[in-house]
Amino acid sequence: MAYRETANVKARKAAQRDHLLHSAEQLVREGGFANLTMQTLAVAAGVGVGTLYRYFDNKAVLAAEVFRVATEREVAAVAQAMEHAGSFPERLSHVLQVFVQRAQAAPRLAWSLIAEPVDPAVDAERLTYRQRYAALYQQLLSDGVSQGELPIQDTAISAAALVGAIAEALVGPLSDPLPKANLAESLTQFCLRAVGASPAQADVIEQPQTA
Amino acid sequence: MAYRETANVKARKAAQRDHLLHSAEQLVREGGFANLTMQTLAVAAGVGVGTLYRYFDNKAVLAAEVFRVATEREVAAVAQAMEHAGSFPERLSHVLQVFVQRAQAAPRLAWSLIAEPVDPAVDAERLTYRQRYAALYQQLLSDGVSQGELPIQDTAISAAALVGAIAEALVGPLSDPLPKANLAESLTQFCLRAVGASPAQADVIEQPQTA
DNA sequence: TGAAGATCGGAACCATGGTTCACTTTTTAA
DNA sequence: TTAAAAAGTGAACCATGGTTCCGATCTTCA
Repeated sequence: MAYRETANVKARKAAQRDHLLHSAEQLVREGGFANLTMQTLAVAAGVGVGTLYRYFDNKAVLAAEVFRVATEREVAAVAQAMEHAGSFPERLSHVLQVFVQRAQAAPRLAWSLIAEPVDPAVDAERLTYRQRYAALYQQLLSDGVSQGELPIQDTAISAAALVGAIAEALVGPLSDPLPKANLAESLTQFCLRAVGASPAQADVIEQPQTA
Repeated sequence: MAYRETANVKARKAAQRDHLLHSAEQLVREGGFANLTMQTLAVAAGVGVGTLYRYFDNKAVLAAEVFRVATEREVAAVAQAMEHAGSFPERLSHVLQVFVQRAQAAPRLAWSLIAEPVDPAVDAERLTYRQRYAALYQQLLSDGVSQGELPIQDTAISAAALVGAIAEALVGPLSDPLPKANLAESLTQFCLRAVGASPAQADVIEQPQTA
């Protein structure tokens, strides 16, 4: 017996894995999942290709994990935004504001997570997360309905439709040219009405100062 | 001079091309664009692989054309449904009914056209057609606004959001298990409210008789 | 019928990018 | 310092599926 895995080694291994995931996400931020190849990742991370396979079984697993880490962050942000206390319109408006702002801050990543054509393994993750989002919105809708703020409706369908509407408004054709300053407001209007909330003013949207 | 392209030959060529496109669409209906390879298409159409290249420059062109033909049909159906005279709610409701019914009649094709991960050339077509749909809906919305049936709104954003909501509700996670008989109605409610139409009963949905 | 022109066929070819593997280097504990 | 064990390396390998090519077959028209 002359070698044992010390805490030191374990930490280094974990750090390396993190480093690889981080490099991979960086590549995706720059050029989408299409830009994430084992060769380019190896170069970007400063390791040999073989090393990648010491940390991830294969490319699909790696890509799926990158997707998961990034999306988990977004879901968490939305979930947190949803905890915001207040009336239904206030809550939904706040969530949308957070979601849109985050997406617009990293549009390429948003596009990759929401709409980029990716390999089936990653796409499967996408389904999972759309369900996660839908579940979050469905909960919000249930709250609204049980508080009498919203009319009775099939919250599963409404939630899915919300997810689609939000996604398309964000990455859809129109968003390409310019960031659309009024997007968050218009989208909020749309969503509030869609689920039958009274269209009262909800939340002041504070624009982050530019320059 | 001993050979000239006769009308006869020209007709045969066109027929062959149609035949190839038709076979290709059949493959897509069965297993999505993933199922459309040059080899399988050659077998399915009963021709050699080389023949395919006599009619289409390369695979991307072929796939894009299949997509175009199929989607054009759907867009036309929606456009026609939109000509339906009546109040805004009647018109939108009628359009949605047509769209949903067609999609549910060929769910796999709908999935391929709306959501399947496909190669970039085809995906570009998708963008185009989403814009086409959005343009149609935007027109409908403008009509509604100018008739005073809808509140003033950014119709470009509303239209994109509608397209997303409809697509997601159709192919989203929830629709997988069962066809959701109430989908068309719930979705119609959602969309009418979203754009600020009065949620009055619009159109009786006639279910096609099953058995 | 025959010569020119065009299509058909499908095995061979090739490009891309993921995966492997024999070898080197590093780490650990005695 | 040394042996055991693991991690790192990257050129070679391989699988998939698109693309090519040339001989065989079919059409046309004088």
